[in-house]
Amino acid sequence: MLIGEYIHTIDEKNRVSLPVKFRKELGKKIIITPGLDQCLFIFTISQWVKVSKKLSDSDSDLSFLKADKRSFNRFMFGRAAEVEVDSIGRILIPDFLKERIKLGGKAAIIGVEDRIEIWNDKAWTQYREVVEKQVDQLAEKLGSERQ
Amino acid sequence: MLIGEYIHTIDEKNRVSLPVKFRKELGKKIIITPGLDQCLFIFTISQWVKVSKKLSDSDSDLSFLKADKRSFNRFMFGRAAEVEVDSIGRILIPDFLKERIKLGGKAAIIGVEDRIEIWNDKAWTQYREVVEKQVDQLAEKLGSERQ
DNA sequence: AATCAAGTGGGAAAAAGTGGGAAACAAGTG
DNA sequence: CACTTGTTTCCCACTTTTTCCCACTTGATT
Repeated sequence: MLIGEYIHTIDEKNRVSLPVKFRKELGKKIIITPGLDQCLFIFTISQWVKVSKKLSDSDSDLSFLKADKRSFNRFMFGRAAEVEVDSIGRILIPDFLKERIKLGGKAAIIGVEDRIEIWNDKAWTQYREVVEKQVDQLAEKLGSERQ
Repeated sequence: MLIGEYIHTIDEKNRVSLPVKFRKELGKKIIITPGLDQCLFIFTISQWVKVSKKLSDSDSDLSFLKADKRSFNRFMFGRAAEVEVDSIGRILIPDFLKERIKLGGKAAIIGVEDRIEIWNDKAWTQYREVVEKQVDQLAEKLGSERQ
């Protein structure tokens, strides 16, 4: 299972070290795609196969209109890239994906169960803070309902 | 069952000794996550598997299509860490979790039935005092109602 | 007082992450 | 076609962090 948060440098050649804890599970080749909420998704090949099958299966429970689905799939497939992990565990972020999420000097690399996400580190901090407030509020709400 | 309160030092390398009484039950690897009320939760691996299955409710694969699911999973998995217990019973608190609960020189380690909690020792003292006052008030209230 | 167990601290070795040079490759140009 | 220019890939080396191991301290026990 992919869990945890790491802040790594993205260097002048667009390279980023994958955290050691992720390397074994990810293997030597990965799929990197634009993600939702201003981040990139990284899947293992096998996970990608699963995901893409579900996305392209017209009988799936995706209640998308066809046109929407086409657009979404173009977004997911058309801008996906297969990337090799180099001998010391780094990957190369394609330019068009880097620009999409405005990757700068530091990237946040997040394990989310069966995928990894890459964020601009500041965007991640912001996002996290917003979500954490929501979680606190939710917890408080639940707490007050109980009394 | 995990019970009791211990105050241990967190050293310059972010290490904390697990109380001997907890070690056997926790095993060699644990999962540490942000908890509620400014503390960290520590689970055994098997406990974590149970908890995470319940919370992430199994649809998987395409769960990233739903916004609230994404934020929840990022919070749940992205801020968890698998940690090894070293040969003399210490664990390493990841930086991002240490900062989250403002862990300083001393940590309170609390056994709570099937998990452990880690608190900033002062935060723990405060929290406990508040709860104890409530208990006193509750007791008084109960007492006066009887008369 | 000696012994033992639990907790704490710190040095040295190993691993992880980062940066950059040179070879290989590709593309454009006279 | 040879040459220049620019990009990509591969590899090496440096720095920082993490891990491993040993030793000290404290307090309880005999």
